[in-house]
Amino acid sequence: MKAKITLKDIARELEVSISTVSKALKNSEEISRDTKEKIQAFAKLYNYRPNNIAISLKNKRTKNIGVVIPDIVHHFFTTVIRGIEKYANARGYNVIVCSSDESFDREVINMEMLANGSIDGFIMSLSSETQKKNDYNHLKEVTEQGIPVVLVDRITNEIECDKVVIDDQLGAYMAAKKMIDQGRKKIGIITTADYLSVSRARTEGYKKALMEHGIEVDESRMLKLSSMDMDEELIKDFFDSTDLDAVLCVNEIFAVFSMRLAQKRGLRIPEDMSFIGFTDGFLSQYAYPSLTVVAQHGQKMGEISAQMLIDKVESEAEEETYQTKILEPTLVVRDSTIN
Amino acid sequence: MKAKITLKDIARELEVSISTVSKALKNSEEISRDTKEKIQAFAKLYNYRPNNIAISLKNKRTKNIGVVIPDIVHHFFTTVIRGIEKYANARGYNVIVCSSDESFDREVINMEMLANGSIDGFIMSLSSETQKKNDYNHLKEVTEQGIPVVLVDRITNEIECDKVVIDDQLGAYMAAKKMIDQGRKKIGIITTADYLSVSRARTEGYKKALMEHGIEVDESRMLKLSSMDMDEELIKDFFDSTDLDAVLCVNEIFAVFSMRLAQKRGLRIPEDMSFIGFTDGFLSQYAYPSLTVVAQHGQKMGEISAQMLIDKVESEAEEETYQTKILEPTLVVRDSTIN
DNA sequence: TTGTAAGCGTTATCAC
DNA sequence: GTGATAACGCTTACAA
Repeated sequence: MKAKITLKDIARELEVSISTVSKALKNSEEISRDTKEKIQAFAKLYNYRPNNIAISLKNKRTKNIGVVIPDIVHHFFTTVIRGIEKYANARGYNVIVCSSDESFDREVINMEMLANGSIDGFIMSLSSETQKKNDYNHLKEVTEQGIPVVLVDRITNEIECDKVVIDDQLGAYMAAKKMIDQGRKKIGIITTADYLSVSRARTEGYKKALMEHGIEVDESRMLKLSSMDMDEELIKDFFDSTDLDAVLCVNEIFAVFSMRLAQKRGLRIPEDMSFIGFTDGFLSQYAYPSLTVVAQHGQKMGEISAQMLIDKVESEAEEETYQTKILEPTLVVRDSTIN
Repeated sequence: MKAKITLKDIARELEVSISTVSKALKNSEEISRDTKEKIQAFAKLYNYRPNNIAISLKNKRTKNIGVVIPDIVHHFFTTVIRGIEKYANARGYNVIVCSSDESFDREVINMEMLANGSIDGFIMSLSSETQKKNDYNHLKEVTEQGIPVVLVDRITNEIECDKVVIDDQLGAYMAAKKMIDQGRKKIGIITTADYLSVSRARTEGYKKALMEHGIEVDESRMLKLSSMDMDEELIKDFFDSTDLDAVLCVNEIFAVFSMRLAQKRGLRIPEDMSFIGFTDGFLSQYAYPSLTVVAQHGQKMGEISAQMLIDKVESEAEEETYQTKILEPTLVVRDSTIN
């Protein structure tokens, strides 16, 4: 086992001082050609690599960014992480991923853990519990310490920081409009509790589309599921008690699951009932029929967040200007709606 | 903006020495009750938190573990990460995730980046390119430096280290046997190139089951797709040219995709053709019909890897004993096979 | 051209 | 009971 070699080791072996070694390896003009060559050769031979931790301590920069998301096992967040990682790595940053598991406490713990020097900034998406409690003190503390934060997707107005979202309302609007344009009149929505910022926005967009097209918004056509429960009975009841010819779902799991229940009761998709979901994941792609969705461009969101964060981290300027980047969703038309 | 407070700051404010502060905050016996209380109160008031980086430098322990996987946007790996994260966090470790994107170069770069002090150990799953090249020098270097490595799922015999896998061969065997037991005689397999350790093992298991039950292994019933291409034509040709009543697929995407193609040509599933895939993800669960799969227990694998890694990291012992943990897969029976 | 020393924030050893 | 000092590995201003 050949342990990592340090500047000190090189200095000792070559009988020069540590600073000479340091400078030589940085190709400093100060050092003579001879010495530099000797030191560089030695360093190369022994595969010297500077210790990141020491550099971090010195520079007060870790080149790590902390990502706190509600759930890793979720296609959308996964694409966000991929975008973050891609961009961050290209700029020499590492990504520390922590999942809050939709829990407020875990979100707080993870942030505190990382905020003590481990990272230069945060990219995060709020846990549902946090949005429900509406308690953002952990975020406030972090920003007050001067640690930059970028909120993605699940955001809040309570915190001043950079934000990246897609226009969820527009997405739902586009989806509902699509259905209306295809002659659907009895359009339902399957959504989650209102405290989730994105579901709220999507429900708004849905309502807006109906209203603008002279369709009455009927509460009985709106089913609210508690988060990810996938309560089969509730959906069945919904289908039993409601006359629908189209359903908008706030995520792809709701959509694919409901499609199946619809099929089981003999409905043809899209002829009898058309479906649109959110999140352009594998499920939508490979469902049968394939699902028309509002694509959220998670990877793009990740890249942009990472860019905003790193720019802020590296900017000397002490300006307190924050921006909110709103991306346009895209409708990906597949077989669950008429083309 | 209230910047982070350090021991030095506290010492200055309270007019004591840094070491007194350090000891007081550790509740050392050496320090008088009075001083301790004063210091602790002050620290609490100003929300003192020790700087992780400084501690890392001192202890030569980062409490970070590096995870290098081929792809984050992949349900199986995602569950592995979740398991790692869960276990690691519980033991006070953070998880730095890097995706190699199935690329050898990115795998090498990421490992080098992390190996310079950022992490205490690695958990990794080899990229397909690495398995293809069969080049593991980057792993050798890391282990020679004394950094513990745990390989998960996509492993190699070239490296001596702890390993965690499921018994892929057994999984495929169980799946094929299930089909045989249900009277299927013409069982095909859709797999990937042989250099992927898991696909190879699964193909072996498939063959073994056939042979043990007196069914001839027919190369024409074995389709090899190049990784994740999802080449529709190839699968169609396969179905055209081969007479099959059951198909085993080495992942859920292959399975769900082929099921669709089969359905499109009028085959009933499972009556005319039954399907079994690998990976118990959302796709399998929500496909129509739902897919019978070999569950790989990714989360469990993640937890075990993390446990093995952290145990090794924290063990003083310099013993060079490595173990390979082989988990048993489980067959999750759904509607794509007869019950 | 090379070396010394201070400092990043912490802990541990040893002296007072 | 308290504090000075060295050390972790590196950078850099300042001496020599």
